[in-house]
Amino acid sequence: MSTHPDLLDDLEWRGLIAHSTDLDALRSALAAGSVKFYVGFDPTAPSLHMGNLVQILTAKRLQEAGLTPYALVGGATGMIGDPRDSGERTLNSLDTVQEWVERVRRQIEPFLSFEGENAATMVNNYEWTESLSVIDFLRDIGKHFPVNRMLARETVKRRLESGISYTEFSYVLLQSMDFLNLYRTHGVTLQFGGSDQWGNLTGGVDLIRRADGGTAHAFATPLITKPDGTKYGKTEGGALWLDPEMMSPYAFFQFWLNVEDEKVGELLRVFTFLSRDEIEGLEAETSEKPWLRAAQKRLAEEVTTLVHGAAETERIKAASAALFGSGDLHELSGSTLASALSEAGGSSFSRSEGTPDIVALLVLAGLAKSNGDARRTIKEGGAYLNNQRVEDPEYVPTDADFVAGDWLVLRKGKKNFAGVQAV
RNA sequence: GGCAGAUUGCCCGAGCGGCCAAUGGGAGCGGACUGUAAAUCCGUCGCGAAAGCUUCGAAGGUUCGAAUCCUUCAUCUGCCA
Repeated sequence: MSTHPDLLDDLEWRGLIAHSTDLDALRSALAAGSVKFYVGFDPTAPSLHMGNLVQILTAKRLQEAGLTPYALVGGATGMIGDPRDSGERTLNSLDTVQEWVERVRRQIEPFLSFEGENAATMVNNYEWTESLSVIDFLRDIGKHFPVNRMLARETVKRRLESGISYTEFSYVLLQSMDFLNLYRTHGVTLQFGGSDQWGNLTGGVDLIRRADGGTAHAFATPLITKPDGTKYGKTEGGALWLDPEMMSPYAFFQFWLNVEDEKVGELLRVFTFLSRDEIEGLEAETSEKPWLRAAQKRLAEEVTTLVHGAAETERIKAASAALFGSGDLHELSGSTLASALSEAGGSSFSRSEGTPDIVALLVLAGLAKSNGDARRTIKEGGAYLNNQRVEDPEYVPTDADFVAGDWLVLRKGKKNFAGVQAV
């Protein structure tokens, strides 16, 4: 299968290549024929998040351009732990790692095609490390890693002060071995990953050269940061998870919809498959008519569709329109409202126990983390029932407050909605 | 193995026997302004309606009273073997 000639130009335009080995060499390799690549995901949590999505979508771009993907889940590397700045990781049990491997695998699969000429393959590095003996590992792999060079790596240097175990220090050997193994068994010659993986990526390229005299390529995608340079993709709830159980699709959509004007262009390039013309058009619209937030709307729609599907995205859009619309909530149809509120996050109380007061409702709905927090919100003027500010902490909703029969629409601040249903 | 130092709330970081639920900054949250944006300004930021209760690595102890003193333990850092 031939490779689309503009692939690298497109990746560069999207800002997806933060570091790379010789790009011209890669360009020649792509022109010469089919290239197989791999990208790895370590199971460090039950779900992948926004940072991993960059890799998943990049893999999809490469496959669509004609390259053959090997998506690797780190059943072995996940047992060891990639060194990170925040300090030594806690080791997870084999059971935990294996469960997360399965979850991660299922999250990646929908993004790739497992059919056709350049069908994707899922691999797990546990397969080739499980039975590897320490002697073989040290002789065949370890011999190619000069410790002085390992110590010079940025991630290691930063950890030398705070401490690093031999386990994490060795991580790069495992990941490099993965690349060598895929190179030998499947002819994989390209690896990419996040820019924090750069040292591990070049480790593999070097190993292939040292061990087999082979040529391989690597590039790193950029870390998505906020305008102030800190990590992007953190919300009140923590990371921006892809798993709908860990982050509701509604909250996921809202995250993208609320992106700063300054970032929206960059995010459209990285996280959507819109064409250059479309993205540049949206950027122009953002600078001319920012109040329309056309770019943010499109971004939220595109990314949510990629991750959660078109049907779910439509439901969320309807829910957002209902909740953020200027109309009276009482005029909305019961089904529209009920589905909007269940998208936004709903909870319920039993009618037989009586209607709780506003403080209890805010806590019940998850909008306040304690009674004191709820009272504080009310005092600050941030509590709303059916879009009407509530100022009395003792207020108990009356029959007239129920919308669509049995729903109460609670809001904290400007944009945190939750529904509570009487059952 | 020896010596020295460190461990404070989400993060950084003051406090060094009572005035400490604990200065300050950041993050977060609410309000104003807007466009469900940014910047800015204001407020808030352990639990509890309150009385009060539980916090300053862990466990004990001294004291009328401890985050602050003592003992042991754990972890980390540096120096010496």
